Amino acid sequence: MKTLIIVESPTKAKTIENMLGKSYVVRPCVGHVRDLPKSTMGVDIEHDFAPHYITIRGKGEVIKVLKDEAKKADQILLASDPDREGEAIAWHLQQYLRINNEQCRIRFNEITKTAIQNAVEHPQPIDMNKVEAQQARRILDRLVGYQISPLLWKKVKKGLSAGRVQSVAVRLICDREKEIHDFVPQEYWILYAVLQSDKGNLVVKLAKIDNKKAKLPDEEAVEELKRRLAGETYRVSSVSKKDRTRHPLPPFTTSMMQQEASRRLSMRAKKTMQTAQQLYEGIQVDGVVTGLITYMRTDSTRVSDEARQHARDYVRERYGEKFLPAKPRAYNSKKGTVQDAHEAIRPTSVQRTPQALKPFLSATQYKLYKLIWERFVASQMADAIYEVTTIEVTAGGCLFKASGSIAKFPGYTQVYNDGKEEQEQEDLSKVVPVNEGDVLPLERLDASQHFTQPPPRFSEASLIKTMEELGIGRPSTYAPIIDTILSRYYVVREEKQLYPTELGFLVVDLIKEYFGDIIDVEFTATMESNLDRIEEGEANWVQILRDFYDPFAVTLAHAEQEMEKVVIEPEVSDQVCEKCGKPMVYRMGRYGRFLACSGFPECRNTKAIIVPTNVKCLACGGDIVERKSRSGRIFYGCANYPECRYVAWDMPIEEKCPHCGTQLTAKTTKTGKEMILCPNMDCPSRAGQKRKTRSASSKSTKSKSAAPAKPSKKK
DNA sequence: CAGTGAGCGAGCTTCCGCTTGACTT
Repeated sequence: MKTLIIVESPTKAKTIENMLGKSYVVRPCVGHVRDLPKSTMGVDIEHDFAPHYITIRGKGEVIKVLKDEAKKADQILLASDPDREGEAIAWHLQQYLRINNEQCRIRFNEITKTAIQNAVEHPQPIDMNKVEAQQARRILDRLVGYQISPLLWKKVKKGLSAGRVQSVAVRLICDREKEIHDFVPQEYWILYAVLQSDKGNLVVKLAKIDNKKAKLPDEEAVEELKRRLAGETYRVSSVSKKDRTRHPLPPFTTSMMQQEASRRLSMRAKKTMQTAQQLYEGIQVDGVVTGLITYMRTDSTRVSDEARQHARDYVRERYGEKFLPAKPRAYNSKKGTVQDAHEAIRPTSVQRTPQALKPFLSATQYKLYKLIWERFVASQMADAIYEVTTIEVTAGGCLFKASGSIAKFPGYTQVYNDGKEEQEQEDLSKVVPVNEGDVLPLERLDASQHFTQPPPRFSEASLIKTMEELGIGRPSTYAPIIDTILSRYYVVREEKQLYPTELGFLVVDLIKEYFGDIIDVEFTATMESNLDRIEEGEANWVQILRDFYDPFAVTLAHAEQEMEKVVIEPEVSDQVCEKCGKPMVYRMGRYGRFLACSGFPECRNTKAIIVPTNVKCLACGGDIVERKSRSGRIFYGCANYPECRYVAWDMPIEEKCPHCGTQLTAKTTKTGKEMILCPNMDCPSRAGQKRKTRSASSKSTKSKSAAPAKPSKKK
C-alpha cells in the first residue's frame, strides 16, 4: 500500500516526508496548477460564467511528477492549505489527476507529527462550497480586471491596468495626497510652567483653564493667559502613583513582519519576503539544511501548543519564573478576513537563538531572524510593569500636569522592545519628587508655537497595513501589488514615501467617475461576505456573480460610450534643447523618465534627468550632480563624467578623506545623526567593513544545488 | 553606480492568489 500526499510547498513536502513512514510519498504542486488562460477572458458569460481552465504555463515539470507518482500510488491525499485557495487547488488536482476517491482531502493547521497522522487517518471529501467561493472570487477579479484594463488602453494609454485590489491601493495614495494638499495647518500654542523645587526644576504643561481643556490658538491668547497668571501661586494639588502594565505584542503575521522590518530594519516588503523565504527553506547549519522559521505568508497569530510550551520552557530556563505569565498566552486570530491556514511566523525552535545562528546567516538573514525570534519569545513572556507618576499643579484657575514613568519590571521588554521606551524616558526627565500641597516658585513660563500637521504619505508598510485592515489583498500579494503600481507608474517611491503620479491621479479619477463602486473600500468587504455565504451554502455562486455582473455590464457599456479619449500632455521642463532651442519635456520610456525635445520627431534630442547640487567635485572642480541608476536608486556623480569618474551613493561634501584623499560623503542615519563616510571601499578608514562581494562560503548556493540533486529515500 | 528611450502599427498588453525559481528592469 503506497500513499501519495500532495502539498503546496516543496519545503513542506520534504519536512512531511521525513515525518511519515516509507509507504508515503510527499510531493509539491507548487501552488495552483490550473487557472484561467492569460490571453483571453476564459469566462463564458452567456453560460453561467462557465470558466475555461488550462494548466499553468511553466508548470509542466511539476505536473509530470505528480502524474507519474499518482500512477504508482494506491491512494492519493490532497493536503493543500486548509483555506479557500487551498480547497480550490485540491479540487483542480482532483479534476486533473482524475482522482475518484471521494475521501481524498486532508487538512491540518500545523506541521507536527500528531496533527499530520491524525489528518491522514481521516480523509474527507472536497468542500465544494469553498471551491465555488474561490471560483466566484477568481471570475469576478477576471471580469473586472480584463474588461476595465482594455478600456484604459483604448482611452488613455496601452499597457495600463485596473483591478479590484491594485486600483484601491492607488486610490488610497491619491486620496491621501489630496488630503495633504488641501490641509490647512492650524496654529496652536503649548504653555509650560517651569517651577523651582529643591530637587531641581519641575516642568508642567498647561492642561485645563477653568476646568475646560486648554486651548491657546494664537500668541494673543498666550499673552492674555500670562497676564492672568501673573502673581498667582503654583500649588501642587495632587501627586499620584499608579502601576501600569503593558502586554507583549502577538507573534508576526506577514503584514506585521513587513511593517516592523520596514520600521526597524529599513527593509522593503519584497526584500523582507525574500529573506524570510530563505529562512523558511533552510540554511546550512553545521552541514545540515535546517528550516529556521515557519511559513512566512500567513494572516494568523496562532501558535501550536507544542511551540508555545517550548517557548515557556525557554523563558523559564533563561530568564526565570518571574518572566513567565501564569497562563500561556493564546493569540486567537479574530474571525473575519483571517483564513488561518498557517500558524504565526515564528522560529521552528526557540533553542536556535539568533546569537547561535549568527555564523551561518547573512547580515540580513540574521537581522530578520532576530526580529522574528525576539517577537515570538516576548509574546510568551510576562507583562512589563511601569510606575506612572502624575503631578498636578494649580494656579489662577489653571491646571498644569506632568507625568513620567519608571520601569519597575521589564517583563517581555527584556527581549523585545516595542520602541515606546525612548519617549517615556523623555517624559521622566520632567518629573521631580514633590509633595502634595507644596507651593513652588515660578521660574518662568515657556510658550511655544506649533501647527497641526497633515497626515503622512503612505509608505510601503503603512499601505500594507491599511490594505490589510480593509481586507484588501492577501499575505501572498501585499509585496507584489506595490511592484505592480510602481511599474505601471501610477505611483513613485522616494525614500520611504509613495507619491501618486499624474497618471495615477488620472486613472483613479476615471475609474472613480465611471466605476465608483468597484474602487470603493467597501467593495471587497461586500464581496467577502458574499463569498462567506457561498462557503456556508447560503448563496449560489452563479447568482452572486450575476448580481454583480448585470449592473457592471451596463456601467461598462456606458463607460465605453461616454469616456473621452485622454491626450496626455507631457510635462514641460525648464530646460531648453541645445540643438533646436525648443523646450525639453519629460517622457516615459521603458527605463523610466527622461528628457526629450518637444520638437519630436523633427528633433530627436534626448537627455537623462540630472539634478544639480551645490557641491563641487574636489577631483576636477566640476559640479556634483544627482542621478538615478538603472534600478532607480539615487546616486551622486561628477558632471564631467566620463572624464571624471567620481561617484558615491551619498551626498558628497567638500572635504577630502584624510586617509586616501577621496572626496567624503555625508548621510543622515535613522537616528538622525550625520555620518561622514569615505565612498572608497578600499580606504583604510573602511577597514573591517564588509565589501559587497560574493564570498565562496555562500550558504544558499550550496543548499540549493544540493537539495534537488539529493535523491530522497527511495525503496 | 551613468548607455537607452518616444512615433509608426502588428500583435500584444490586463486581473488576483497560490507557489518557486530563472532571468533581468
